[in-house]
Amino acid sequence: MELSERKQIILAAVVEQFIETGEPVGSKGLQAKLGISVSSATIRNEMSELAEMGYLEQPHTSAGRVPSQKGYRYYVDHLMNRREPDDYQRRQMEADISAGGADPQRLIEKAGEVLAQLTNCAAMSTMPKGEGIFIRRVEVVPVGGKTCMTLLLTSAGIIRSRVCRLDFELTASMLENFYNVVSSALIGRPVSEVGAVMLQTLAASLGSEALPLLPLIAAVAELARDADETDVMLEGQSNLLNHREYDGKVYELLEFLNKPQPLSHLISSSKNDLDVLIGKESLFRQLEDSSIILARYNIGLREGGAIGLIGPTRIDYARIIPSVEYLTGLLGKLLKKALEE
Amino acid sequence: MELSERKQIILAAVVEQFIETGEPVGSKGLQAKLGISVSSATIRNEMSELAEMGYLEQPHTSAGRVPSQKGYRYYVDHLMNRREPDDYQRRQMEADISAGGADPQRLIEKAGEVLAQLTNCAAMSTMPKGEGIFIRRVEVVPVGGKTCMTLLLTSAGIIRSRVCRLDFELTASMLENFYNVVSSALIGRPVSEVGAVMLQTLAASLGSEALPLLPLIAAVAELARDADETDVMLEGQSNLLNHREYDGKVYELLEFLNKPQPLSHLISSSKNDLDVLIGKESLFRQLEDSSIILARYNIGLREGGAIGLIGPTRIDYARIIPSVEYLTGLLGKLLKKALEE
DNA sequence: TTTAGCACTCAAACGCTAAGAGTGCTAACA
DNA sequence: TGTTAGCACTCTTAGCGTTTGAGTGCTAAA
Repeated sequence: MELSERKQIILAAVVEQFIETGEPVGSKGLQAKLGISVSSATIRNEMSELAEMGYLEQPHTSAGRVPSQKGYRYYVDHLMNRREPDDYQRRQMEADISAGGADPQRLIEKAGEVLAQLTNCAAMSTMPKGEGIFIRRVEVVPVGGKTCMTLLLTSAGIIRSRVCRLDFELTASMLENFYNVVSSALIGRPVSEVGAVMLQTLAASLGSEALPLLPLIAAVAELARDADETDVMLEGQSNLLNHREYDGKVYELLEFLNKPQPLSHLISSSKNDLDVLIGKESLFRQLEDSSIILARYNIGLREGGAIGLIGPTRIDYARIIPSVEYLTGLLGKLLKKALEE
Repeated sequence: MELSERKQIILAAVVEQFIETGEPVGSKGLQAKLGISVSSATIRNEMSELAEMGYLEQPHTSAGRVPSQKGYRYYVDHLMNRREPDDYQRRQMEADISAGGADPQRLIEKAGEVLAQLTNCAAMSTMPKGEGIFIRRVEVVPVGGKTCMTLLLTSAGIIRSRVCRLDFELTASMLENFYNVVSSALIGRPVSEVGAVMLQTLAASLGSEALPLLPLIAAVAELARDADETDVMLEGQSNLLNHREYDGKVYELLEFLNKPQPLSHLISSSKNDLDVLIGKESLFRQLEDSSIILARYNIGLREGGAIGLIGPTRIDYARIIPSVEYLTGLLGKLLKKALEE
């Protein structure tokens, strides 16, 4: 798929102009924009060919051209002139993220907020996930009578808790027994390993006392499963209302974003450091007018989670992609400091 | 402010008709709706008087009448014919709320979801708050090196956690010392009491070891403050997009709802079992086209939190108010079961 | 290969008219 | 005195033809 140099220049200009104004761009306007010494008719011919090749589209006969999905793709892959965030912006990001203190959950949430605000789009972020996350602590706190609360703390700083009801009152010795077994069996183990098999072993080593404590074991298992789930935090949804390309379609999109499964599927299905999904590339009908920029962060050498954003396909890729990349680095650095120092 | 019986009937009919259709209602339509044997001209006269008295408004000369804020108020206070949820709906609500298990946080969140879905509006809910909530447990978990994680668990089942960094490595004996002092000083105390004074006492009883542990103490204090804060969970924001009265104004409203302070202020400023704020009654400019229905739930005899909803002033008060009331009772019952059995 | 010129297309804006819903007033009526 | 029929008047909304203007595609000449 080779494009002549002039075609590349023109395609880039169309994409950038359209991103800037949101209006279809015509040959005359382009001629003015480009310093290039070539007539509008020539540009017209080139654009016509680009349209034939599928890089540009026409809303209707007498309108200008608009980049197609393929056009955006080519732009992002080959033409885009990255605009890195400057020193001031970097410092600003760091300050905003750190504002909530060193708590990991907070940091990640803040990163999403910053991204949303930076881009005027919806942003998402997930907690760290994967093999490197292990169980740091399990607690059972009686809260009166037959009820108790189970807590699970992971090495990523995730806390999960659940109320659990038993058929009897928990005695101190039972609790101790449970602690000993659970601690030796679970602590230090990767969260993702806590499955049905491990729980059977656990129940076995609890011996005769296993049966009554089963609800507790089940609760811990649920907590582990919960902690292992990628749950996606969403920020700045209302920003999407500002984009006129979504007029009348916002509701459908927001409904879609508020279901947890599709987003988390999207996130876990991409393993690259940075992914840009344009329009239908995401394979979700509800996102066919949207682009997604998704980046993973690492904590030290360990794999972390992801942050990303969702906006109209007409998005300022050249500015935003570098910012997202910078943010992942920053977030990884701050998380490492918070968790491992 | 006495209204003749006929005026009352007419006002109620106008309100109900407008709530149903969203169109300004005219004298002729009303005549058909009411079985009443009276001509449209008479109705016209009555409506004209109601308009003069401030209960109705006219969008423009040649349109029908629309209830004013005062009109809604009178309707809700005197005319409304409550429609209680039937058995099926009650069972449905109970099933939906309980679906997530017995965890208090979950229950409350679910109650919000149910409310949002039930009303096609945005719903909010808050955790229990007040004097009755005390500290159940404080934990410090070393997570490697000089970093540790502080946990605070309240009697309402709220968990707060934060990462805390020290200037040195925590030894077992220091930890034990800290535990002993903190446990005896804080556990069983109301969350709201943990202020600066108490912390000074605490620091004093830690003796010579106080200074290096100060960050820990501060962290616990922060957690307590955090747990005492009414933080508002919001559900079903996108439902608001379905109401045409918000066309073009949704963004402002959503922005407003996503700031935590105003909502929590709204909630804490009303202490009744049930509050209905219509239009400007809420005193927030951003809510002048909205109504708020806010209800408190109790856990047993103790005061709990609140659930509520935000929607256009044109809302089906007669159906929704009873549902909200039923929901608070239900939620209180389920929470009590989860926390105190 | 490039460019100027020109006819052609189509959406958006504009102005006008007609329709329809609803009011307010007046005068008659019970 | 309260109620009603009748009617003129108001104002919005929808529909329709026209105009405008941006932009294209084609052709012929440089």
